Amino acid sequence: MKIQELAQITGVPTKTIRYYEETGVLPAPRRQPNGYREYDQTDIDRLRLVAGARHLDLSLDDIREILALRDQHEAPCRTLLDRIQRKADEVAERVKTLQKLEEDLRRLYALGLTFPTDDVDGKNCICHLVSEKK
Amino acid sequence: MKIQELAQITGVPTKTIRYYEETGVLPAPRRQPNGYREYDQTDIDRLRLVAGARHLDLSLDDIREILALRDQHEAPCRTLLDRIQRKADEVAERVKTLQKLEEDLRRLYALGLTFPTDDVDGKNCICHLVSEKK
DNA sequence: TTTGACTTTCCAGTTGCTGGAAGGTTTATA
DNA sequence: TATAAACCTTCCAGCAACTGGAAAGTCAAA
Repeated sequence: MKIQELAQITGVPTKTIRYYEETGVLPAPRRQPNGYREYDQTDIDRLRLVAGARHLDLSLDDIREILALRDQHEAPCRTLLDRIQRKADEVAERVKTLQKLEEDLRRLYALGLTFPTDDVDGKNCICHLVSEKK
Repeated sequence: MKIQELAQITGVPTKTIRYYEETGVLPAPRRQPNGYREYDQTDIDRLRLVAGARHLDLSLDDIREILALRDQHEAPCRTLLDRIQRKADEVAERVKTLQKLEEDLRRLYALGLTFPTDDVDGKNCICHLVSEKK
């Protein structure tokens, strides 16, 4: 099958498929006589794994590593589970940070509402609230 | 004062200060006879506002706009408040997405633990769980 | 005088794509 | 048969907000 069909089956844009090839996530496929890329079921499976792992926000580096294991006929399960757990921890951390950020933003907004919105140089400008002080 | 001092006062690396200048967030400062950048209190104030806004994860585009208002002696309060509110909403959205992602990751991890970690081609490999199916 | 801590500019890399140009191929239709 | 639409190819550039490093100039102290 040609690249567009692979793209439709997997939901991954052709641009991205070529990019994955270029960066070693996918192997260079066979070419048709006219130079077009030719894919098969193996490529579908591999790309699905990549897309699934990306959906879990694993990095392409992680994915390359996992695929390399698989290509050496070693089960990447342990590594994959490790990455999943690590990613979950990262995400949890990020959520905490963002929740704190949202809180800050809401608080600042509420405080800003109590200010006049037309005095630039006065102490009442919200800029003073935003300026970081160490 | 020289760039390093400004960096220490504001906590913004010299690299970043030059970058802000290059991208129009900060104006080009006066130069000492030897070509070194020369900063004063105005620059401290401005950079503090930038750093504060960045701390709230506002984009440099937003910040440029806010500073432009201030430079025209208009109070950027209204605009700034708008951006803060919008950003808060964005962050809330992002938190939701990430919480769902973490949930997925934890669930997948738990499920993966029940699998053997050594059969590559068998149906039991966690890869099957990760592969996206449409 | 030489060492070390500054400063300057410029270029490249980060992450994971995405858009577009310029050109070749294939397929469908008029 | 002409031609237009829809593919395909490669290559280059851009996104956001920096960060690192090279090469070279400046300055203060020992």
